[in-house]
Amino acid sequence: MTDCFACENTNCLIKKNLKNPKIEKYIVEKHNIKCKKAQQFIMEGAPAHGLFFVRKGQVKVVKTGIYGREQIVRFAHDGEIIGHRGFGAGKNYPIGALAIKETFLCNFTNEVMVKMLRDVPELTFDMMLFYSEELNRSETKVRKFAQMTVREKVIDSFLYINRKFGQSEDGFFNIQLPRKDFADFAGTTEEQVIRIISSLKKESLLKSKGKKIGIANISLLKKEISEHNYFLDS
Amino acid sequence: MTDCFACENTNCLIKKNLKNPKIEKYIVEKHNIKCKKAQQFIMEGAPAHGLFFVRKGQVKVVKTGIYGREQIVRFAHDGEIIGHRGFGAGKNYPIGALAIKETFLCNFTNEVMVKMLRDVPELTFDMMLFYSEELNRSETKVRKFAQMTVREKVIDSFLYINRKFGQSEDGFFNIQLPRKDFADFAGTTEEQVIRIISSLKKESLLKSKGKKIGIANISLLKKEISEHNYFLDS
DNA sequence: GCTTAAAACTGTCTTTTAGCAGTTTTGAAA
DNA sequence: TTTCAAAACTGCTAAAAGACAGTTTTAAGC
Repeated sequence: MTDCFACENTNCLIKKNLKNPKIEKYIVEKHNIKCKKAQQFIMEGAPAHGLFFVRKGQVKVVKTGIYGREQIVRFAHDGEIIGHRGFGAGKNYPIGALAIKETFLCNFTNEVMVKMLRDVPELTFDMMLFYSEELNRSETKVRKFAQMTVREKVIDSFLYINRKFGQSEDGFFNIQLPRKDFADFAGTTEEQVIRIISSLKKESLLKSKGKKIGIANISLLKKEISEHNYFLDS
Repeated sequence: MTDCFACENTNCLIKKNLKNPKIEKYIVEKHNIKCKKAQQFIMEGAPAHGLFFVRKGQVKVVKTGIYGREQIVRFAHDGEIIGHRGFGAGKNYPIGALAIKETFLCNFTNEVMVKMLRDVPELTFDMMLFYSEELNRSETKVRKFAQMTVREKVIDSFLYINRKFGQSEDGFFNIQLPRKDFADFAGTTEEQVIRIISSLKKESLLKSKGKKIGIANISLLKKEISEHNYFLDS
């Protein structure tokens, strides 16, 4: 079993609370899971069997929407929590989750998790703040979806991907996503994404080569949406 | 000062935790506030000075959006929390809040609130679950905004208002909102809301008289959006 | 019961976006 | 290197939604 003490994900809430000796008897209950590329490890609607932490990898969180359309709720990578909403309210996961590339996960069952939270209030407090931040992000996203044009939403998605995963030296994102995924994340169609990519290329704000996409001029791209959107930060 | 022990809001998280004697020294620090109709008690962007609970009344939570458009984030009434996002992440309120009619509020400063949470882990746990549910609702709303038509979003808003505030004997909602507010909540324009109201009246799904709106046929109205939206519940 | 400003409503026009039907390109596997 | 299915792309059309300019109705105060 992987050792939390040796783990490098300092943003992980478990890692942050390791100094508390009470936590030790719970982390030995942790399960390690390895997912291949494209493998789904949370099924939407299935009974919740606990919380996942991404030890290393890339994950997308999806939700089946209206007319069977897929909505990508968020992306996650090292140290982040997945499946935190199968917790509390319902007994079933409201979302699905799948690995974008080979991913290593840590899993705690709901029982272990609840016991741990009851026993380590600092962890509960951190979890509460985590939810609070997620809520912030989500409500900002509601506003974006309610008010941005498709072009703005797509640009915003690129900026999000860039903030989250960054670009490598060749100037392309450190994550490979098909156009359809950008559409499902931005809340539009594949065709619109394609059209917007090509017009952004013409304006030298974006670069792309095959599947790969990268930002060519970040400040100008930000300006495209910041003109009228002063404080959108999620 | 109003007495939490005499309060009837059983859904209030403070009320739920009154059995814990540790909480008593914090609830004496509570402030009572009375708001007139249309009075704003949280300013968007202002430094957060604590958490509010609605003791009695009706509140709308708003956020200034793109091009100065207003987005109504949610409505709240007796027992509900307001301003919980000035907590944790930022020091400023990301939202504004104002009374729809005369409203009585309970207010705890951030310092008192944090001390209370540190001292009463059960309250922190409840707060965590509260945030989790809010997150659920918010993410469902993202999906709605991404995928529903304007007509569906407006109908969905009426159903939400009905679930939350109900109708009185005369068959109209127990809350009076101008068309503009429905538009700001549903993420569309006033004109669209008006058009949709009038077509829903023709179809005998809705009734309205002046400002007042009510649902005439709830099951048929639900059917209008449930056809393709199996599990939208927020 | 008048008066009047605000809110509700209506018709028309324009823009935006989605959907469809195809063609071209890409990149992985034989 | 060739093959071929999937992904990316393009042009066209229809539908949805927003914006504008006005008219009508409402309800609150005199």
